[in-house]
Amino acid sequence: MKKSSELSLIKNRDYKKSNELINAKGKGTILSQKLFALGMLHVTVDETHSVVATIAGKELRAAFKSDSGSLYTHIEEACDKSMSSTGATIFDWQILEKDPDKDSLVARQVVTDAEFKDGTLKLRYNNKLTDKIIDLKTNYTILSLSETMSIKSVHTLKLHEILKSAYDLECARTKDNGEHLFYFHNMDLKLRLGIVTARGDRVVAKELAKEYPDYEMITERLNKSGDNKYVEYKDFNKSVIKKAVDELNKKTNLRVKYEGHKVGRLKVGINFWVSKADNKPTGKESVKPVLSDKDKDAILDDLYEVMHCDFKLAEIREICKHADFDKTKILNAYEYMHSYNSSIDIPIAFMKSAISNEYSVESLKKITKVPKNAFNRFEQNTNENFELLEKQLLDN
DNA sequence: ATTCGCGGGAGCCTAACCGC
DNA sequence: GCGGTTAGGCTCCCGCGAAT
Repeated sequence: MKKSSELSLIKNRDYKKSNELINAKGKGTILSQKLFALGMLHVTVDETHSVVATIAGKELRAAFKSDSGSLYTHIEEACDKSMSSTGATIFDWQILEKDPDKDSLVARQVVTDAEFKDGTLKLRYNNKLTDKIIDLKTNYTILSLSETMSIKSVHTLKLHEILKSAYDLECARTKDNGEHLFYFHNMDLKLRLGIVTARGDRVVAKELAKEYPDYEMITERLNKSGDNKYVEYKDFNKSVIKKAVDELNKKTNLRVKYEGHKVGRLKVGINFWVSKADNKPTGKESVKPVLSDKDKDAILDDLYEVMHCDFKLAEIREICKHADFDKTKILNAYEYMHSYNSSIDIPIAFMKSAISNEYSVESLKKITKVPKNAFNRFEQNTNENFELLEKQLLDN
């Protein structure tokens, strides 16, 4: 077992999440997902081989942009097992895992223990999932903490994880960073998003354990039992997919287009075309929008989430003014600063200079071959792993 | 003619928020 | 802490146009 000091591996704004956790069909609230992301910043392993995540109160506050006292009450309630019946606590985060012995799916509770004391939150994760949470070598997706924290809807959060994990994998497999197409059956998506659950239906659980589940059959069964949600495609599209894709395009680095996938006249699934928003300036983007004070505040808030460990709010405001509130420029410079190998005397001066010269991690790579902290970088796997990953990915 | 997608919108219910 | 308001998740209905 590794020592705890080696396990606190994420110091920057990105965190890893195993694709098994991402693609597990199960329920999770927006709070549990965000707490998971934050928890990844300080992780240890205890004597029972369970992962323990520690989150300081001030991190919670900054991350959830809350100044009122209600946040703590909120988190206390979320950690209260006695309230679990309402379906609103972090203990209600469950994933479905393939049980190798029984040829079926078993539900696992992800967080088994939570303690909120002296302003610090401690989460203990199911020790059966330890190898899916820390020390990930393969089959994981790098997610941006700031992106995760800025997302409002749980559907967007899950869809982002699903599409990013699929996209990164496909990019690495094909060595093509362009646009890729992914197809999901409506029922598959609803299950992955946690909108519908298999509940106690053994037939459904057994079907889902198959390599190519018959989603039509599952849909029919859930329609009969009344457990299906958004029965009509248009409602699913309007209330879930459209909203999530809009938010995703607005707040994350992914660019997503989609269309219903027709069989006959019925739209039984969805095709997603996914690409990455590049820093390549296009003609459209070079026309600078006029920012209102509200826009500026929003940018300031977003940047504070990312940069509050290194800068005070006033300093971030100064940097914003220097960069004319160009968020991309500032983030590039910030990444550059974190990847810079030598020590930095005056961070704010360094940032301003980096912004003026439009330095980024890319420009640093040209100088130093191996940047210490690579952002948004998908680690290359061996070919053998790829075959395995591909199989898991294309199980639809 | 029928069936479906789609946009718009109403309505119900619950959770979250806010002022006191 | 309480009560009123607002927001979000979900379902249903309407009218139009397109596909079958």
